Amino acid sequence: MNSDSSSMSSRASSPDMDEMYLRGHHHHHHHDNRLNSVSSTQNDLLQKMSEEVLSRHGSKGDGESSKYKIKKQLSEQDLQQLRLKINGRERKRMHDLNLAMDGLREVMPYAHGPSVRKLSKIATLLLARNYILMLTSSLEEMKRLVGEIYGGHHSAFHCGTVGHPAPHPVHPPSTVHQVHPILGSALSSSTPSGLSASLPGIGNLRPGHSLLKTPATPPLPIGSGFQHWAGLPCPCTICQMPPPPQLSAMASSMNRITAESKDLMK
DNA sequence: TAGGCCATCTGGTCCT
DNA sequence: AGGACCAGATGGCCTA
Repeated sequence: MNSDSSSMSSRASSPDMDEMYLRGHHHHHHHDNRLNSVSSTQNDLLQKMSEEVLSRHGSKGDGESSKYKIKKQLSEQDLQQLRLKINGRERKRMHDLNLAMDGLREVMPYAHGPSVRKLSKIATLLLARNYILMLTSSLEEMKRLVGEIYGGHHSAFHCGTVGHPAPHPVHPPSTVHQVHPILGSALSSSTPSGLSASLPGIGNLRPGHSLLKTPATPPLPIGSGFQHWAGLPCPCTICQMPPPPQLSAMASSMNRITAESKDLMK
């Protein structure tokens, strides 16, 4: 869990904005001058609003205009209430968006912790994108390596994992056999897709960071495969064997990427 | 102090 | 009509 899960709670500049708004914090002078004067409570605000409305709509004491004033005042208050309601909804929407952003940060390969500043939103999105691209290319690379190692000789049945669950954590999450019938099409789909052209601006913000650059290997569609049975050891020969050195090297490169991602925290 | 990042308010637009 | 979504505007906080 990210120790700083709520963007709101982490910022001193983010008190309850309904209250703030009612204290006269709002700074939109361009089209709404109702709240330019500062008051300290909602009652104060409403009082000021009433006074402003009254001052805007003629003299006091007249019976007919008093009725109009009250009507108008209520309308202004209703309007105010509606504004607060809309603002609250928008605030909640943005908070939910930030929670989702925090959830994304949690699964990103960079150091989390109370002493580490969060990734910015833009950095999170760019890192996530390139992390996905890297994982996709890693998957293809692992498919290729496994195919090289076992290609042609391994005809026994295999689970063909594409989402390997916990029972076999030593394995890369996407170890598949080239010979598996279901994976055949996925394994053969190794055509470069020229996706680098669709990565404009990657690296503009944090040049030099590997995850914010276009991956060397273009991503490919991920093939489907069998899921392991939950909680049961996989009987296939692949899952019974220790990972080949190439795959271990790939794991170490992942560690390197994680380390490099710390640059984003600067 | 400038610039980056952020939260919030707001009005407009689209959808249900 | 009301809610979701969006983009622009604005000011606060923080860091180099």
